[in-house]
Order: sequence, then structure tokens, then C-alpha cells
Amino acid sequence: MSEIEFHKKYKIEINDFDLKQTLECGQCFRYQKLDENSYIIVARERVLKIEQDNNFFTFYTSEEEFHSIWEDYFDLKNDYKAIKNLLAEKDEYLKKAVEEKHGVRIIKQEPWETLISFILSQTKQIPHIMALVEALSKAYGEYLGSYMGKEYYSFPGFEKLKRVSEEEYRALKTGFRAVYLFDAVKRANENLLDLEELRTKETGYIREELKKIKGVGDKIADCVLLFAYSRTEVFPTDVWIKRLMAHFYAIDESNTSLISKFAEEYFGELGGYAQQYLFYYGRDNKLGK
DNA sequence: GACCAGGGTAACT
DNA sequence: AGTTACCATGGT
Repeated sequence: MSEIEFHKKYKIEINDFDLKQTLECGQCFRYQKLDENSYIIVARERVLKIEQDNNFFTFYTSEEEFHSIWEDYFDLKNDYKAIKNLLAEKDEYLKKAVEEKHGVRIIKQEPWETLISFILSQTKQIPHIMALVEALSKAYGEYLGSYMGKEYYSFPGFEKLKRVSEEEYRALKTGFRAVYLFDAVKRANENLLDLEELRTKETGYIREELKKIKGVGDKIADCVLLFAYSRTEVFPTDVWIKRLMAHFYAIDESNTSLISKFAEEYFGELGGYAQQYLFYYGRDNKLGK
């Protein structure tokens, strides 16, 4: 078991960015909190340690890797101050949400990991989702090293999952999602699903292609579009958002299509950002019951 | 033990 | 086209 050293460091000042908020807002499932100001994340076949001291961040990697990978991964070149200003002008709820959750950034995650993670997410609470993703990685991913008594594994690609049976997925406590996992892996391996090719396609086309996978509907497809393909105009509509839209804007929470239509007109191109600020703000403050 | 969790499907009206 | 039971599992 090789201990990861993290001997390289790159320190940089970044505004409108908060580690806790960005990692714990519900968009990603593979982070480990070390203490109040530092986290370990596993992404892109790597383990990264990050520390935050107000607006200063220490990335335990080279400056070169920060610029080639993590700056893009955390969407750090995007002007979130401008985005937050536009949202805050819309109404009091958004104003409060962007003020309280001022450091959220929409991470650019890998499409495959995002797809599988959100397939696993259905009718699960976030800690459970994290446990399932962890179990899947430990069972079929690559060992990347250990740090402070914890082992880290990469997220397994579809090639690595090619020979895995539904029963083996069930053994990981994935429940009825095992069939969905199996179908996604099968499609990817049979070239019926090419997530890299989809990257450049139109949003609507990507959504329809993703929905061909068993167990993938509008919500999961939209999460992949937002969190992996950076289609920041989409508005993933889950149980929380339904309740919150009823709470904030008096829209019937049982009418998902009406909520989507309202979001499209009201938030426009900023739908994805609005969704994430409202989701995190609402969930964290237990709004909408 | 009932009820719910970052949903989706199939079988109903 | 719009409801509803059900899916597997873990936590309150």
C-alpha cells in the first residue's frame, strides 16, 4: 500500500470559489473531507489534495497540472461574479441563494462517471450514493494509493466493467439499479453509446441518446448534460427542485413539465447555475419541507 | 413498522 | 396524456 506524498504544491488566489460549497453541493460524489479547510478528491484517474485559506488555495500538484487539468475541472476561468449578479437581479430567493452559496462552481466531471453515478442516485440519499460509487470503484477501479489510512481507487471505465454481471452489481447493494448499470455498460461496450462523440452534439440530441439507456430519464440525462457536458442552460428537475419551485414560485410540484417550461423561460441560459444555487441553498436550509 | 431518499418503468385509466 | 404501484436498500 503506497502512501501518497503530495510533495508538490501550487498556491493561487481565486475569487468566487469555496471548496466545501463546490464539493458538498451535491454535484459530485468522490471527495473526502480531511478537516474544515482541506479535501481529497478523486477524478481523472488521479488523487488530489486541496486546501483553502480564505481566497487562497493550495493544490497539491504541479502548476502545470493545475493549469492543464484542475483549472478547467473546477471551471475556474468562468466569471461567476457576473453570473451571480445576473441571478441576484431576478428575485429575492436567488439573491439569498447566491449570497449564501457564493463559492459554488459547476464541476466538469467525466461523462461516464457522471452517468453511472446519477443512475445509482435514484431514490437514494447523497451519503448512500457516495457509498455506492465508492464500492463500485473499490471493486473494479484501479488502486491509486493511500493517504491517512484510506485507500483511493479510480472510477472504473466501461471496458473494466465489461464482464461484470447483474448479480455482481447487486452484491454491491445497487438493488434495482443493477439492470440499469448492466445496460449502460453493455451499450458503451457495443459502441451504441459513445460519450466522447456526444460531447460535441446538440443538447437535445444528447438527451435523447442518453435516455435510450435503461433507467435514464430526463433528470439523469440533464445531470450528465450539466455536470459533465457543461450544458449550463439545462435545469435538472428532481424531488428537491420540485418542492423548492413550489415553495419559491408557487408552481404545482407534481407537474414536472410545467416546472421545466417555467425554468426555461425564467432562467434562460442560466438555468443550470440557478438550479444548483437553489438546490444547495434550499436543501441546506431544509426549505420547502 | 411506516415513510422517504438528487427516478424511471410499466401498467393502468 | 396523465396517474400510480413498484422497484432494492438504508436511515430515521
